[in-house]
Amino acid sequence: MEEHKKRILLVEDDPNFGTVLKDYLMMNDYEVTHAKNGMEGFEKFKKDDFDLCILDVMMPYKDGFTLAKEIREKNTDVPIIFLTAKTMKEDVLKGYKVGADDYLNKPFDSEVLLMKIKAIIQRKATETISDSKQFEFKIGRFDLNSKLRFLKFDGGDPVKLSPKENELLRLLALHENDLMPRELALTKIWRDDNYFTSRSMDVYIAKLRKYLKPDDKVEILNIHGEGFRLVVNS
Amino acid sequence: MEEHKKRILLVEDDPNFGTVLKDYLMMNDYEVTHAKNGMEGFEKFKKDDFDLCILDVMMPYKDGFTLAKEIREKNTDVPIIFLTAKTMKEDVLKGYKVGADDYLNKPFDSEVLLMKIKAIIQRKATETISDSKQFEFKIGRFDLNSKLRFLKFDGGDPVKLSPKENELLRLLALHENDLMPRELALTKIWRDDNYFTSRSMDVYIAKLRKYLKPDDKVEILNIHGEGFRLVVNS
DNA sequence: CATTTTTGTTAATGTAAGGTTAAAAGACGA
DNA sequence: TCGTCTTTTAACCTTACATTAACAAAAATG
Repeated sequence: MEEHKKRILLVEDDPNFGTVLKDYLMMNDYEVTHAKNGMEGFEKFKKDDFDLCILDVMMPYKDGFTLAKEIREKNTDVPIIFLTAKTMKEDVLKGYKVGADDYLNKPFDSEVLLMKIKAIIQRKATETISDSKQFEFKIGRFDLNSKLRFLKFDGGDPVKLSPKENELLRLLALHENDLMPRELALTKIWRDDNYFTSRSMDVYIAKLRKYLKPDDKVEILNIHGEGFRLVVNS
Repeated sequence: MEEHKKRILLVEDDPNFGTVLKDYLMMNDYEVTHAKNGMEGFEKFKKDDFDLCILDVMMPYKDGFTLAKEIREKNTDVPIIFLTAKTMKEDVLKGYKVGADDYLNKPFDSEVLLMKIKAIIQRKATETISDSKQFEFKIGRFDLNSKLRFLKFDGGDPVKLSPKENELLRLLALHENDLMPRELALTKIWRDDNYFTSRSMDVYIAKLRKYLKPDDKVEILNIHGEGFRLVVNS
């Protein structure tokens, strides 16, 4: 049934603890890549596809949060678990802001970690058959390449999109002709849903509308109180 | 923006702690139903739709796990967070087995709880993939798309519906040719049944009748003192 | 039949959400 | 540190919505 072992990227600077944890996870049928610091962690992340990242927060050179941010830029979906020192509540909150899926206070119980890993991986598996793979869209007479972040009209000169512009347009494109709930964009892109992020999103909608003006068959409609809808009229 | 506040079922037997927590959550813009034990919790769960359940593990009459199992039988999707006593690792593991989404050791930090709630609710939101079936209705020569909130006559130009118009028409459509009790609409849509909401509903019925005028085979009949009936004559 | 209750309908009002532009604040590399 | 790009916040305006009031018409009540 199971095609391949789940791959975990473990970034932990303490060599003893790291090795023990790695062995423990491998004993439990995970394929583990162990990086000794944030730098190395990011290098390894770029080289491979992982099903889960476990990041220590406190590390020399590059801490877990910075690493998480870099990882998130490459991949918005991969689950991240932070290992934080006990009592460091700030770390926990900061972790969630960066888009963590969970955290564990050190020292933690290994069985609990295992449960969390299982729960998270299973959860992600049921989530939309990774829309993460889709980066190129045809939107009316436009071509959106959301990996390189540009938008071309009629194959002409590409317009550069900022990260947020890009992600928002991509989300809209993924839901073409359908509702793209406000909440979805806010939680996925802004990672927070409040008055200000919501207004910020409206600003970006205005920007996108400007970009899309050249093709009058393409428009972004609002569904009051729900979200937006990218429609391509024929 | 406010689509509607997220609803939380809080089941906690300690009256002091429960009340404080409830108030805290309400201050943070959640709608909270507080049950004092497992029994009551299940009763309340059956009566309403919740976006999240927070269950204390240790409770008289019916503990959190048993309650969670019952809830899972009714609803496989609603997120559950357990509140467990510190150090009770067994509880944590058991919780995950019952299908918990997360747990918190008591005493916990309220901000952390808030983050977890946010994270879990938004996670569920992204999982919920649109099953368009539930949202599309044929009413005589009309097509109602209650997800995108529009009503089309003979495939012509769609008329936009407001949220209340939409929900009301959808409820009527779900009961096509049958009685749609006043009380049902008021409790489901207005979440309150009093003179004013009732009058408000009448106003919406008038609006819907206007929209439906183009097809003289479609009408909304009143059943005095009972409710309304959407009929499609052949 | 007179009276009360419920419903039909239109219009007015107040509030919230969204559209848009510009300025302020952050982020980041040179 | 400066300049540039990006994002957020502010401001102002428009539109969308829901509620309430007001008055008319049916339906029930007795």
